[in-house]
Amino acid sequence: MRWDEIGEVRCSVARALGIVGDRWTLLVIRDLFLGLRRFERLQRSLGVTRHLLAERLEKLVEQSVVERVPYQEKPTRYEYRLTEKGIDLYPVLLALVRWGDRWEADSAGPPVLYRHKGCGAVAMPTLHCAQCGEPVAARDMQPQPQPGAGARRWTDPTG
Amino acid sequence: MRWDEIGEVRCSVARALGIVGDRWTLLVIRDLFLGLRRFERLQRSLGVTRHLLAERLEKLVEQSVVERVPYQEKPTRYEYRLTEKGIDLYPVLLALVRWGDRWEADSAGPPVLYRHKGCGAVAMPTLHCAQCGEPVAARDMQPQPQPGAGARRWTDPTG
DNA sequence: ATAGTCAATTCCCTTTCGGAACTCAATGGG
DNA sequence: CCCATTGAGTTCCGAAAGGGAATTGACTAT
Repeated sequence: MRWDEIGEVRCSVARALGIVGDRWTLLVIRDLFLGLRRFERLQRSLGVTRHLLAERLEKLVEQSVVERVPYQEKPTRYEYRLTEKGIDLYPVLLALVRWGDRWEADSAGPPVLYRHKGCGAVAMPTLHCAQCGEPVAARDMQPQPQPGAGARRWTDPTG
Repeated sequence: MRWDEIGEVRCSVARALGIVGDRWTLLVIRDLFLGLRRFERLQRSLGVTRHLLAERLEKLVEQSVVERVPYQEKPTRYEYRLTEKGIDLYPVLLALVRWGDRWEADSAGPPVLYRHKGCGAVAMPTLHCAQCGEPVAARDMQPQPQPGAGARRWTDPTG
């Protein structure tokens, strides 16, 4: 199977990665979350080639993750902004931050801390059951393949 | 900047992606979470080339995300299992599932549902503040760069 | 003896990446 | 006017990575 067919698989992880799973793409999105919007700034921040950045942005625009909006005329210049679909990637980014903080931080500790505006706490958000509110880990969840999902046997990999 | 230098950047997203940000890698990890452990099965499930699978697994073993354990002798055969570091990627996978379910599901709905063993609820876990327990979205969190983080100005991209 | 299993590895050709230079429209300074 | 600069790309080319298929090697089952 080629990578460009990955979005056709009936699996939400595969489909999500078909859109944001290319190299650099999630870093572009990280920078957009950090408030960078212009091509030039993104390119300098990431150090990626202009060519690749242009291509990634174009794909994200096609997929409605990002929108390209003019911010001046004569000459018309465009900037890139996250759409609602793009903003909804926040949990993905935050999950990566959490993992990177835990397993790859250097001795100086995490480079960025996160403060919850609601209560003021400085701590990474964690996954909780939407129903009962308890924190959940991998072993607490039981996946249930639906009809037509190409039924795969489930063996608990965490046990 | 080349992709293979991305892990050296002082950013947890970049470091995480340096390890699991290659094409196919998170799909390999998805399959490991689904209980697949053997090379042959992974290859058939993913449809990726054997060459690439071998390479990705080797890198994951190097990074201690996966361990290669013998499951028989004569001839010695190995299988691949998630380590604690690997299992800790669950929130990343789940965040991708949630996003894929929401934005890329077809008319038949999500291919897999998740049941919380604790309370029996069938629902995707969501991000909550670890302190106060309230659900959080992108706009609820304020990132605070720490000293030496290459101070970047923060503009709220969701506003 | 022959076929099959499993985990790779090798070959070869195509696609993608990385680095640098170039384009185009407009603006600012001398 | 002439020249340099800015911003957002585009073009070009050699290098690296990916994909498809066949092969290897150590066994096991029939």
